Order: sequence, then structure tokens, then C-alpha cells
Amino acid sequence: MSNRPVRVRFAPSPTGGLHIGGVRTALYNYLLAKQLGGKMLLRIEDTDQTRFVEGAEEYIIEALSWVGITIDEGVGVGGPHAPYRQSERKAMYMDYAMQLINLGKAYYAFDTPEELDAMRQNLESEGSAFQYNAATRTKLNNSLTLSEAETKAKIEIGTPYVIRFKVPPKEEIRFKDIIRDWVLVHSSTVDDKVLMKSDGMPTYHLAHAVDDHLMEISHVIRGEEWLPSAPLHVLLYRAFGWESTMPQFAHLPLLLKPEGNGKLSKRDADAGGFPIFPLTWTMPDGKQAIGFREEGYLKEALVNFLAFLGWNPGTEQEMFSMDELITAFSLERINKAGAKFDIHKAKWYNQQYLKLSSDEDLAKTYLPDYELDKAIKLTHLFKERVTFPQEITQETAKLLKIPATYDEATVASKWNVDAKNGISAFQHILPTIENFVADEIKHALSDELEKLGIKMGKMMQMLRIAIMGTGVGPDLMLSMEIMGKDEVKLRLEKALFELPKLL
RNA sequence: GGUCCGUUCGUCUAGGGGUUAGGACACGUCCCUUUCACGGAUGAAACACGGGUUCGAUUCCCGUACGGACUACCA
Repeated sequence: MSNRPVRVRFAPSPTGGLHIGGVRTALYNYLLAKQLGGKMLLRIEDTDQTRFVEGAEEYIIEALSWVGITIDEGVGVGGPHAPYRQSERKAMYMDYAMQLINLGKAYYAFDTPEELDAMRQNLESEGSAFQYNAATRTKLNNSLTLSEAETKAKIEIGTPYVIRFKVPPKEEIRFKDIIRDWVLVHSSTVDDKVLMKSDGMPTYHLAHAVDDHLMEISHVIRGEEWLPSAPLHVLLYRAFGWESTMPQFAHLPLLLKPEGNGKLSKRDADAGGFPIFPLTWTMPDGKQAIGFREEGYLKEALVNFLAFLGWNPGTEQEMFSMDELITAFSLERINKAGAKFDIHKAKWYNQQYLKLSSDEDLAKTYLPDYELDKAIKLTHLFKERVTFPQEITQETAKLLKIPATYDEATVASKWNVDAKNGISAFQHILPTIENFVADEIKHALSDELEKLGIKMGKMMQMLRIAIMGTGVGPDLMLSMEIMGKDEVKLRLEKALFELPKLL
């Protein structure tokens, strides 16, 4: 059971944009597969036709590929167990369900959704919950209470039915979860879940168990929301006689709201001003939910951040490339408790990875309209000051525009005789600076100021205002170098004309 | 309500019967600096509570509290 080849799967439903928690689940699956030389499968669980959303599958594939999760087998790439879309495997699930019926481990049920709802509501008003199980199934409308002939007749005339699993009574279900260790549940608390729906489609429970078995999945790594139904799944494996090859389970801690309590939702993301989808997702109604990619997150940063939400290597290393994650990862080091989603850390990672990116690469993609040399200089100027790469574009645009206004508060406090004389002096010597580069500009300026007895600190702030309009920004000398002598001359003239008017 | 899972700084977490309970993000202060940022240094900041077990419990056990997930012919 544990020495089988490692085969894991990510099995999302195509119901919309891929939640960031799903990306983490896929990532953990991928890390384990790569580390152990196994295979990563992508299976699309589209058994609920009512929730199917056009484009979701393509989106999932693109999202995984963007973060660097490569699929060895599955939708989009094919493989020996094709098809990998459950809707295309529809016919076989009924065969498996029939197997259980013939074994007496499943039965037909004719109760209508309305009848069941009514019973639920009734019991709920009394403070208890309805369960379709050993205690109630003998009183309900199913093949256990009907005669064989009656059942047959009902089916023949087309009465809608479902197939339910007959949970064995009085059994301790014990299974080992890699993250939570042994979990013990009594079979009396698990319901006779529907296996086949009346539309002929299997439910998740049947479909995933059958597929995981057929696809020889070795580890089921999924969210904690599946933990309560895991006992049912174990029972299913037993009923089919597949227990010896049952996958190992690992139920991942949930991603929680940044503040307050509960599962992380789209709402929280909107409220917190951060994305919840890896890529921008366009909803059927045309509304868009921005993605991490479009927001400016680098995939390396997202992956590193996500990997650390619920897992850590046990060392003090914070930065991990995908390859490093693959070697360091282990299911045993995953936490049990849910992790609050704090976007601050993601931004920090982004900044770190941005600093690590090459100036040239960034320049080419974020400043494509500039001559490469200049673009590289600009990138260098801004790279370490911003969180997102597109800010390089924005900051560049600001830098290269002659200031329309000047920061009045700073002008009010810094404009003095020294500043005025210093700026004028700088304007005068400007033509004499042959090689207009940062170092030369700085030397020329400080030499001149020394002659005049003006301290550099007395006028630098005002010089910055004169050139840039604002009191804060990147290295001024470098900025001037990039904009060029003529531009600086122009700005000084304008400033000397405008600034006195502000007093 | 029932079942299951969980609980170390504000957040992500390390650790684990005897520790000054460690790191990272965020925050404060200082240094660097023409400003801001980066970087460096530094500070504040945590074992939910109550019982056991033990020479000793944050660590093991049991309760309680709190939180979460699930409780669909959704996944």
C-alpha cells in the first residue's frame, strides 16, 4: 500500500475561478509527486451539470500552468486512464453502483427531494437532524422496504430514483490521516449517501472513489472540508473490496479569513482589497474578479507564500524556489490548524522576488517603449522601491513628466535663501557639466555649493521639489541623469519661475 | 442540535517534559542616506482555561471554553 508508485491528483470542479486555496491544494499535490518521482494528474469533476461554468476548465489549466504546476496525466494532456473528465466517464459509474446493489451494499431510493426536505424541516423544528441511515431507511420509500417486484415496476415505468449506499451498522471506522493521525468514527453517524443521482450522474463520493481506484491514486491530498466524509469513502473502498490499495489520506488545513472567523471567501478578498483567484476571472455575467497575476504578483512569490500557509520546512529559510520546495516538502510537516490569509506576507514575498528579478527582463516587459539602456536604468531606479512590477511603469511615467504642481507644504518649510541661491547656482553650472551622469552632477553641484558656502542639506530637498515636484522619490542625481541635461534645465527654469509664487 | 477537526506573539509559524520559548510578516526606535524606500541593528509582542500524570508541564492525558468544517440527488 505504501510502496506503490506515487500518483496524486488535483480534482477540481469547473464551477468558476479556481479559489486560491485550490491552488495551494494543487501545489502540495504537485510537490509530493515531484519529490517522490510520481505522477500528478488533473481530473475534472463535472458531475454536477447545474453548476458547470463555461470556460472554467480552461481557466484551471491555465492557472496551474502559470504557477508552474505541470500535469503529467489528465485533462489537457491525456494519459492511460483517459478520459479524465468525469462527465465523459458517466457510463461506467452506473456499473460500479450496480455492483454494490448486487452485493446488497447499496439500494434504490424513490423518496423525492420534496419529501426529504419536508422531513428535514420537520425534524429541524424539533431540534434534531434527519439522517438517511440504518435507523430510518426501513421506513422510507426504497428497495429495502418495497418488494423486488414493486421496485422493478417502479423503475420500469420511469420513476426517478437514486442509488444510496447502505452503511453497515455498528462499525468502528478507523483510518489514518497523514496530517491528523488516526481518526475514529462510528458508522451510525454516517448517512446512506446518494451514490447515483436521478439524472444518472454519480455523486462526488462514488465518482472520486471509483476514479481514484482506477487511476491508481496513492495519496488523496485535499481540503479539510472532506474530512467528515472520509469515513464514508473508506466504507466505499471496503464495499468494493479495494481496501488493500486504498490511497493514503491527507486532509489539509483550511485557508481562513484574514480577520474574524471562517473560511476564506471571495467576499473577504474584495473587502481586503486582494485577489482570491490566481488569474483574472470573468464571470458569466461579465463581471471580473482580478487575479494575482494581473494584480502584479510574481508566480514565484505566490507559490512561496502559498506553500508556507500551513507548511514550513522547520528551518529559518523563508525564500524557496519551486525546486527547493520540491526537495524540502513533506506532508508530515503540514499543520493541523487553519491558517489566516494575510496578504501582507504575500506582498513582502513579491517585493523580495521583484528585487531578485533581472533589471533587463523587467525593463523589457514593463518599459518596452523605451530604449533598452534607459529602460534598464529606470528599472534599477525603481525596482527596490516598489511592490509590484507595473509600478515601475507608473513611476517612470511620473518621473518623466514635468511637474505640474509643487508640494506646497515642503516648499513652505524648505524654501529659503540658501535653497534659492543653491538652485540658481546649479542652473548656472549646468551647461558646464560635460558628462551628465549622476556622479559628475553630484560633484559639480557640491563643488559649487562649497564655493558659495551653502550646505548641501540646506537645498537638496528644494532641488528635489524643483525637479520632481514632490519631496520624496528615488535618487535625485540618477533621476537627473536619466532625464538628461536639457530636461533638467527646463525644469529648473520652470521651478525658479513658479516656486516664488507659492510663498 | 449532531459528528469530526483544531487552539504558541496581531498574522504565518519553530520548538517540545527542565529553553532567556526561536524565526518571518506587520508595528516602534535607531543607523545608513539628499527625501522615501531598500538594507542593517534593536524593541514590544505568545504557549486559551481548569484538572490530573510527573521532582518538574507550554509540551503527555482528561475535561471546559472558544474556533472551524461537515451535516444536499454540491463538490
